Amino acid sequence: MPRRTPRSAERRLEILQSAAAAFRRRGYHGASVEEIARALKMTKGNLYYYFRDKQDILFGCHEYSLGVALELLERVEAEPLPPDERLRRLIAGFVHLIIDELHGTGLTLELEALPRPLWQKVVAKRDRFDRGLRKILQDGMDQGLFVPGDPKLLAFAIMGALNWISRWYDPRGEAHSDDIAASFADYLVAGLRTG
Amino acid sequence: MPRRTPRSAERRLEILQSAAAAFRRRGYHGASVEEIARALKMTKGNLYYYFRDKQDILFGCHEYSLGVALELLERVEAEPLPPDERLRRLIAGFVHLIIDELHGTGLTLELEALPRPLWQKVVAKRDRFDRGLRKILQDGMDQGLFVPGDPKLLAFAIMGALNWISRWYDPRGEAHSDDIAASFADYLVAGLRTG
DNA sequence: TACAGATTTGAACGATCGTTCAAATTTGGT
DNA sequence: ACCAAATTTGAACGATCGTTCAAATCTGTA
Repeated sequence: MPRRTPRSAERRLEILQSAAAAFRRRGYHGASVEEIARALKMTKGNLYYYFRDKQDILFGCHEYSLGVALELLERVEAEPLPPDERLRRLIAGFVHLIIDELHGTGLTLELEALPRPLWQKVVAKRDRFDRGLRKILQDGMDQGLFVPGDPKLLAFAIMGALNWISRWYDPRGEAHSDDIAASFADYLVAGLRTG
Repeated sequence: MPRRTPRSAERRLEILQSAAAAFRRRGYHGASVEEIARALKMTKGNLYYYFRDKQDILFGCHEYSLGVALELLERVEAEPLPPDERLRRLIAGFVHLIIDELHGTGLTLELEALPRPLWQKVVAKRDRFDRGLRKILQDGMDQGLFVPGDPKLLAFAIMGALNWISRWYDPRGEAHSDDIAASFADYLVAGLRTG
């Protein structure tokens, strides 16, 4: 019975972090439960005290990263700002989220490995984020700030540019998360602006 | 001894296509050699007549998709066009390449599963494409067509938006490849333009 | 210190998978 | 129709992996 003590909840988070890193590097099926455990100096049998099975760990990773992403979205939605400034903060915030909070893991983990019920929960949460982003785009178009276009396609383009960061970002590299956030926000908002 | 007859070369390509689809859906380690074979009504043992091992199949997938991508790049570079029009054609061409030629598989397949020597070959080819894209961006900035910025970061943003198509594109969906190509080219070039 | 519950261990299991290979079958040219 | 080469089969292997679990150990508290 985990999650009773505070220590246990911390341990769960550590496991999710180790798993997210392993899944990102090797893919869900390529990462072994043992290597997730070894990175924390645990044994693999021990992980089953905190999670039912490997799928449950993947589900936990998705829930966690989508959770912080939705928090960011809600924070941005709460501020009284015009759509262009909203979008800029969402993009910059998402860059920081991927790099500084999720340590390189974005919303890129595999979904197909999850059984239907868990898959649906994750997809529903992801769709909430997508709809939030599309709404900002639509509002900008309605107010004449953004050039007309298909918000769905544009949201995909933005999410692709952002999530792709997981594939090339190297914490030892030269690019600092502030620079990336500013560059991406500039570029991806500028492409929408009217005259 | 494969590849002697024309039939054999075709078979090799069919295997690469089936494998690319399987790798995209399930990931390299999640896709089994048997399911790659079954989609072609072959037995898994038979694949080993055409490829040394599973890694060799993944390598073949990378070589093929990077090959057509580099062909596109060279075609675009050969035309006497200003950088903005060059970029537009490269982006639109890449969308068509992912959707129509690679059937949904972009440059998204896993690299980490490859042994060092093969990995280096693939990375070298990928870098050639990246450098080509960055050069177009740099030329545009030098000519005052594009706003100044870090070509490396901007190239990552563009490649992310494009490769992410593999994750959401559904051939049964509403979005046609022409629409996507036009939207993406418009958006991603507009973000660079000066006044 | 003693005890109950929380946590960890380590070995064992069944299943899946990549790979091999000798034998069988098919193919195309003469 | 015959033959040599090309291709396919199907069974078998060893290795890896996810999962289970009874026993051992640790932790906080009375």
